Amino acid sequence: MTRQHNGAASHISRHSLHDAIVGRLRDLIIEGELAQGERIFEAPLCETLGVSRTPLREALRSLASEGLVELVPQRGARVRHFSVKDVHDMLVLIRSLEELAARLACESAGEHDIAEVRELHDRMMAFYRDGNRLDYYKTNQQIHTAIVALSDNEPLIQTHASLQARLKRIRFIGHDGPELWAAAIAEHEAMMTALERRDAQALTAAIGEHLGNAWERVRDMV
Amino acid sequence: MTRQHNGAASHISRHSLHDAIVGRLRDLIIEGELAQGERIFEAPLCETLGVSRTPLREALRSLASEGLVELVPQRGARVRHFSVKDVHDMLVLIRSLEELAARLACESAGEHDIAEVRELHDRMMAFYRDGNRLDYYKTNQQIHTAIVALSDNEPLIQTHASLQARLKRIRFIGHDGPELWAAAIAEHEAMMTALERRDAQALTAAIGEHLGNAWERVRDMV
DNA sequence: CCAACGTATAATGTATACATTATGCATTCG
DNA sequence: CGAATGCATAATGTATACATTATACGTTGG
Repeated sequence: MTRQHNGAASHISRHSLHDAIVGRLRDLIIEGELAQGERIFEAPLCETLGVSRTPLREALRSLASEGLVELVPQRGARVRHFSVKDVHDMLVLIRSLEELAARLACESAGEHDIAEVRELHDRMMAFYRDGNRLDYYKTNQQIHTAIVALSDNEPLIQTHASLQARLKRIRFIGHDGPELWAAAIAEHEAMMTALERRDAQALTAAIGEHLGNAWERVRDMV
Repeated sequence: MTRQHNGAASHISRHSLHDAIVGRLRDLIIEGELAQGERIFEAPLCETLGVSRTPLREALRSLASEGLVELVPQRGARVRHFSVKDVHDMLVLIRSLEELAARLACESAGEHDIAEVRELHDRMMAFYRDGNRLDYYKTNQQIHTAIVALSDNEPLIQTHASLQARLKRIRFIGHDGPELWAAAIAEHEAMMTALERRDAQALTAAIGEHLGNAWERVRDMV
């Protein structure tokens, strides 16, 4: 008989246990179930996740490289604690990365790709009008990721994603007041029109301002 | 009374086997002993390094997160292969990172720190005059790392280090002709004077040009 | 002769057992 | 009574054994 997975891509993800654990732990950290600075004991977590220590430890190594976990030799793992300065520095870096991505995107992005970002933007606006905070937030993140993806620069995309992941937890907590929320919407509008005109100068400025303000939005939550 | 590990750093590195393996493998890859795209079999490597599979596998996870190793589920590890585009994209990103670092460094770096970079620069010049290629190259790298360190932005420093590590192998192969070598020296001179004048504009421009040219220097070696 | 299947082998993935190191508590000495 | 020390406990680090999956090769049927 033919193998279970034939030509048509049925299920690509031959669910790797490693990735599953990494994903699960990442969620636990982002949702705050594992608090900042909290010690991570292997044995109880193994019990909870139903896996043995070996794959769990490998997952912790991965998360440590991602910067979400701190691994001290002979002293185990901790959920990494981010200081106010850490968050600020990450935002400064992300801003620079997205500005670079903006320049590259205006050069290399195809019409179709830009249209997809527009679609995300419109969807986000709909969530905004409906007052759907969670989906608004998620789509917002997706837009930033999508613009970076337009740069067609894999190392840049990876680096950005890693930093974005570290900040997710902070942003998850941050419940911006409605006034800041509205400002962010306006900034996104500016980004969108600049992108569609492929105006690198304007797009870079818009993203720069947007992420500069992002610091104001989250600085009090850290 | 006073803790055993007081201000003076006695012996920080309680030599972690993990870090030792990671370092060793990194060297093997950089020096080309493990070729690009080459399959990494765990068992023989364990024999060679004299360790068991467990810590070796954890080390491979770390290197995978660093981007030096490619890990495919159920199909093992490979030394990651970098295409011409990959190298180009990494240089574009590194350039942007160092430009950012340059701006931050001009704001926050102390006189003493800048003096240390000057010292590195002078030492590099000495190696250049002596025709000591290897130490010249190493010191060159150290200068770039040192300037980024002046930014006082930990995420930036980490990101830069990771990318720098991935490129080390390429640069290790690249034996620039003397004419390009001389040009690099001149560019470094410009960087140094700009840094000492804390002229962010000039430093950014110098670094940008330097890394733009870096692409020309390595593009044929990939 | 070619193609497809099945089996043997070897590699990776996971679990468990063992070794080493850190940590907390009780005890004892100053 | 306080501080230091030693032991018990528990955690991490490492090795090994077992399970699963991929791969290569020989075989067989068309």
